[in-house]
Amino acid sequence: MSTAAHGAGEPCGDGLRERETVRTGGRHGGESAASRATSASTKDEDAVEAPRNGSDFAHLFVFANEKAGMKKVDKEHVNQIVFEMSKGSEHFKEAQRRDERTQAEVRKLRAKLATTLESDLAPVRHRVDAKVTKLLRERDLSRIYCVVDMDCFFAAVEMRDDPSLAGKPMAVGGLSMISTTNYLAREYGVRSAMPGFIARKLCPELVFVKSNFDKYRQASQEVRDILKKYDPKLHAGSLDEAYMDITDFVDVKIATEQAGANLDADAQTARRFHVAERVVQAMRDEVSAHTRLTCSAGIARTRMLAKIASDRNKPNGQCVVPWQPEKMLRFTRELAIRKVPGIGKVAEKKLKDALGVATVRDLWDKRYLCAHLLSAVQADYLLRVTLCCTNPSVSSSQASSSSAASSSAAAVSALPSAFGQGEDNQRGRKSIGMERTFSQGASSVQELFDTCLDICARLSRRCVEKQLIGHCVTLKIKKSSFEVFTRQTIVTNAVPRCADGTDLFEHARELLAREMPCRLRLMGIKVSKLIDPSHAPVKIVSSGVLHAVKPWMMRRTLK
DNA sequence: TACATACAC
DNA sequence: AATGGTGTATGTA
Repeated sequence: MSTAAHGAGEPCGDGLRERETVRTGGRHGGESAASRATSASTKDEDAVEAPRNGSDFAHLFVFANEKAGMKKVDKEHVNQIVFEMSKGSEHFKEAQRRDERTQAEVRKLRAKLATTLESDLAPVRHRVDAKVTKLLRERDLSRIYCVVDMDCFFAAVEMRDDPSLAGKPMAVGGLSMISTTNYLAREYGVRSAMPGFIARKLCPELVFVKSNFDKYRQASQEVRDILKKYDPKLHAGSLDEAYMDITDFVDVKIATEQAGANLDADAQTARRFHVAERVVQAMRDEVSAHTRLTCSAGIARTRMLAKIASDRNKPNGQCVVPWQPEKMLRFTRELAIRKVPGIGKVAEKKLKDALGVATVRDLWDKRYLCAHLLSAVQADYLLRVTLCCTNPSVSSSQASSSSAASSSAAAVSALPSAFGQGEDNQRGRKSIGMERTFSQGASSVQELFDTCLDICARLSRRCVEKQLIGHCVTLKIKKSSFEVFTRQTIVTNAVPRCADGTDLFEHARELLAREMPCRLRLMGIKVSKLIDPSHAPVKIVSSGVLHAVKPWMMRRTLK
């Protein structure tokens, strides 16, 4: 393990040099044409307006990001179409406003950086170095993880069940939003999270299929049943993903198959990895034989690396991250930071534009600056990433759902156990909510309260089914301008206590009334601060016919 | 505690 | 014409 510490490299240059690097750091160092073009405040400071094209705005869209099967797409063309179809829309304007806010954050970070002195970094160095030592000492590489990710899951299920789709570019979803596409569609730049009407522009012959979640759940369960044989405690991150610890399976296989030669630690690990590779291949073969769906997998000594590797040889492939600490580290350091779970487009932009950090190697080289400029939680997480210390510290061997991703110290350690292990087990859940986008126009006061009641009723039914009640009610609204607000309140008696949602609606109505009048495109209700329902049994009140909003409910509307 | 953001799938 | 739904975590005030 100590080799890893050395493999990690020497602390790089001093703070001043780092600062210089940032300032002169290539094209990410300067304000982009897009930022100038969209920033009212700085507009007239520019004598020349840079020419604008779709690519200048690509960063506004999540789906502009690299995705499996899209290597050879003509990005310029895609960006241009997306831009043409989007510009001027309310959605686009909101995206620009958000972007402007992150630019402001970047400027703040740069300003802080500019006033950072060598003397500021000295104590940081000490702290970080100590932390590195501690992390490496505690690092647990004793397990072998595997992340299985179904290929184009929803699209694959639909194609399996409808042979007429073969050979055609197709998307699951509708004209407003696409949830998945097959690889043929990806060649046109059409992918998940892209609105369907833009996708159709990119690929006029694109076939749309409505989503059938029941089918996907069923298929997902079939896959899971197979995977469980390899890790009974597997952790289903979502319908199309599973986090597994295959150590035990591999060790049993080795014990039964191979004579127990006396091997040193490294040779043993090498053998385990070798077996793991075959085991995972067999497992994937079994999945495709039984479900006619293919999947890809990643194998590594950390969950995070297994997750990243699962994407590498898509579709229908697998990737092993070398087990040798130095090689593992090299793999890690070469990663673009955007590949790191938890670093999305905003964090990527901040790190790149403010600190000149583009890869995990940069993250390591500038770890002192990160520790100085970023929040403690984020700096800690990033440091762990650079050292491959993202495994849960005290085994208990439970994955924490989405938290291979968010995995700050808190998330990496213990979280809920049984997740996806049955309907009834809701332990560990923090909130439950429901939201709905209405296709424009629903804006009369009456309609909005009707909608609110309806959402409350449906949500309450789910809560009652799952035996969930809580003390915090949150109203979420998205205006026609795509701006989002939330309003919340703590209630003394946990809700909902009846399946028709009337008590939940009492509170939601109050929150909504305060925001009236307004034009909305989305409304959502969430119940959080959940409590153990056994302390306050939920009385199931038969809901009967949902009644319309009565005039008395509108009491407070006109203020 | 309230709210806004970011992120994942 | 037209840009989702569900849940978690974090930062800030």
